[in-house]
Amino acid sequence: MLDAAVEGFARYGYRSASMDDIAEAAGVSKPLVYQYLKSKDDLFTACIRRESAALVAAVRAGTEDADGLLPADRRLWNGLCAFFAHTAAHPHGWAVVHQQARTEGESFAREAAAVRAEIAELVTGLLGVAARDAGCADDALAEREVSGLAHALVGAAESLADWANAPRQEPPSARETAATLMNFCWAGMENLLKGSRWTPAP
Amino acid sequence: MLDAAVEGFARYGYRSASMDDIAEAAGVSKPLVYQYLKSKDDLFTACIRRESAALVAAVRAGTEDADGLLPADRRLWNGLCAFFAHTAAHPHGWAVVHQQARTEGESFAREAAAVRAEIAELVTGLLGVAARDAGCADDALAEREVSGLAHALVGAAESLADWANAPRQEPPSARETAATLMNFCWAGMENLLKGSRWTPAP
Amino acid sequence: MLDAAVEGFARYGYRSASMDDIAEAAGVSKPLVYQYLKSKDDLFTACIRRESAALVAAVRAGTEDADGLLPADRRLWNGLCAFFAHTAAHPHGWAVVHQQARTEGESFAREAAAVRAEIAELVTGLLGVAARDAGCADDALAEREVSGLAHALVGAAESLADWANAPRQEPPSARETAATLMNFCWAGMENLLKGSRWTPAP
Amino acid sequence: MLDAAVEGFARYGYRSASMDDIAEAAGVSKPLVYQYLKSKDDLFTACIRRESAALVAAVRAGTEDADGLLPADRRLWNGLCAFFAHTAAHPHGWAVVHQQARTEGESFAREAAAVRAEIAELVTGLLGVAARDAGCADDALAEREVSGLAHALVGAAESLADWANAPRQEPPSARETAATLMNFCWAGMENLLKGSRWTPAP
DNA sequence: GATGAATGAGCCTTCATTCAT
DNA sequence: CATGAATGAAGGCTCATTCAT
Repeated sequence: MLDAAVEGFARYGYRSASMDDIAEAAGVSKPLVYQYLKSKDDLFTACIRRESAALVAAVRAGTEDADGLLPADRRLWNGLCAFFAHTAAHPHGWAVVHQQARTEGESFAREAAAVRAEIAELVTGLLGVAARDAGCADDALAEREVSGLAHALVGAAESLADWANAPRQEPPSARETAATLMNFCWAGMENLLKGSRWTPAP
Repeated sequence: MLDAAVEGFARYGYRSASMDDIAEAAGVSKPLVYQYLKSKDDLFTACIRRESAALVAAVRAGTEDADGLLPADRRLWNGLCAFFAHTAAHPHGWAVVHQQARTEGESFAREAAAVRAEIAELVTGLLGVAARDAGCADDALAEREVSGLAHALVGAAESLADWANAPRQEPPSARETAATLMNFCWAGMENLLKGSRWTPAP
Repeated sequence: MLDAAVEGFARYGYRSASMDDIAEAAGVSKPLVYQYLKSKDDLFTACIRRESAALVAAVRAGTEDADGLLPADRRLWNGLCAFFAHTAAHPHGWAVVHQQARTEGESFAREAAAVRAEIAELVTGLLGVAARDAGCADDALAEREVSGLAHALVGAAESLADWANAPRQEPPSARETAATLMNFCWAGMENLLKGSRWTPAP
Repeated sequence: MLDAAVEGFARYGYRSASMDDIAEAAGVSKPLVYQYLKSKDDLFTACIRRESAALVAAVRAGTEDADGLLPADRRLWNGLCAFFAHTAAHPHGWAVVHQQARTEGESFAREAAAVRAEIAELVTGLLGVAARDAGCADDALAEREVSGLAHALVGAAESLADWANAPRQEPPSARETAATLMNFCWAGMENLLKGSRWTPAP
């Protein structure tokens, strides 16, 4: 039943998707929907939660390093691959979390922001690992700057997910997309960890 | 009058913002709104157009290089400064273009996509300049990869705009945010132009 | 200006014809309309009155017999010719009086009923003349029956007016239509004046 | 529920009758009306159809002659009795079909015209029977003239229906009204079938 | 005097939500 | 338990009507 709701919300938005249509698409009757979830609000929240959890779980699984053997960039790349693979496989869920949840009221937006924060924290953690591996001082980067970098990375990834999912003859694979993003950002990350910064030409 | 509409749409979304509320917020009566713009659709489109144009104009002005003296990275940084300054100064307009327009119907989404494409093209142009300045072969980067990089950059910028606008004690200045983003991405760009790539560790 | 109003009301009905459209069709601005006639109600009433008066005048002129020389049937025929000629020449006015005025509220309907009554009275008068000419007793026909006959004649005439105005290759002339109606009704009238009645076969 | 709609439309016209009022008069809520009939248009059409069908059925039943024993004038009289009885019993339905349907838009007018045509055809058929019974040649009357006579009869009947329904101390019975109409028209019909015509006095 | 600009009121329609079955 | 039937509340849009210019 949530599947139908997710598809409906993704396709038409929270307001434009009607409970009638969702119930019909789910093949059940409207009062049944209200028995499981008290209101449209709750239904939407449930959708967001389910899709968020699935996405975060996929990315987390991708970045995992059970044996402690992988370098940070490899783990980041794995996580990105998982991210792009998941968003490609679940476009409706991705649309709900990434687009719809952010546009309809504070409370939903908070849910979406939490996802972002969670993924950003994953990235932050990996940067910390990279820093340790590179032997940097813990305070080479200000906390705020790390936060900014993480958000930049997340945003770039989100944008590339949409770009990769756009209809095309040969859509790029998750690994290609992830490689593009690593090329885009990793050199800068390494530079920063080494203390080398870009500054505007004089 | 558009101001009120932009604020309403930004705050509540296209569907949830009611014409009554918009008119009241504008200090006029509903029929007057309909005299200027024939329908809610048209009103929303007008909002998108106005805010899009303002944003694109700001960024374009930032990247301009009348005397042909500036290096590409400086121009990009200027553009980013302009972008972050504009989104910080017009958060509602930014929300309309970046969030609302993309979630309610194909036709609005096309308007929003056009903005993205326009900015991505600006960035692409700057990459071309950078490539020329660095004496690279024209085909050092595949067209698709350039497109991906541009979208990654735009996405990172969008994400940082939201991040920078989030309520905080000392919000970062546009220049700080732009510097963070340059640090994030410019090293990778330069590497790519030099033919150096990131590849997953074996 | 009334012309435009009559056409508008005839074409779209009292409610559906908008003051904007009428004013535009008349080539003047709306406030000017309100200066001449205080409200839409008054405008409609004015239309009804003008068209009614024209129609009644035409028919009355037709039935007139200045020299007292014409027999009643001839005068009736003349009146019918005038009637069909007028309705054919002023279809919009006819539509306003005959159709629109009767469908929108009591007060307008009364105006329309007055026209009917006036014409019915004309007919009644002619029947009286015919009776006198035929040497009948004044009370050969009950008053109520005369009224019924007059309304039947008026209704038949109204119906034939619509029938004659319907789009056709060779629309019948007013004289043909009038002849059809005389054939239809005059024999019965004469019979009645002579005291001969139709009765259901046993 | 249609009853309330018919009454509302009859009293105020299609445009002026509001769905709120109709729903309230029906003792139900507005959305319920929309569950049964998709729009005001459809509701009005349904009213027209129902009332038309009832009227036509009543008249057709009246003119029927199962055993083939009745003369044409008797059948016509029976039909007229049925007609006047029905219009007297269902004044609102009669108003909808006869007045309102003809004044609001082509599509409704077509429905009303179809009813008229159907009744006119009934009458035409009876004239044919009368002609056969009287031993007339089939072409004694031109087709157009027959059509005109039928419309005249229908119009006279419609007019008398309104006349008979007008508020009065002793309203005439359907049989009286039908007799008045037969007196009005049948002698002329017979004359025409015999080839005798009214012509304007020289 | 004539008009562009403005509005209060109302109508058709829809939707999230709940009972009675 | 699951559902068809029903509704209160609102939203987009239009129109007759009036001022300030």
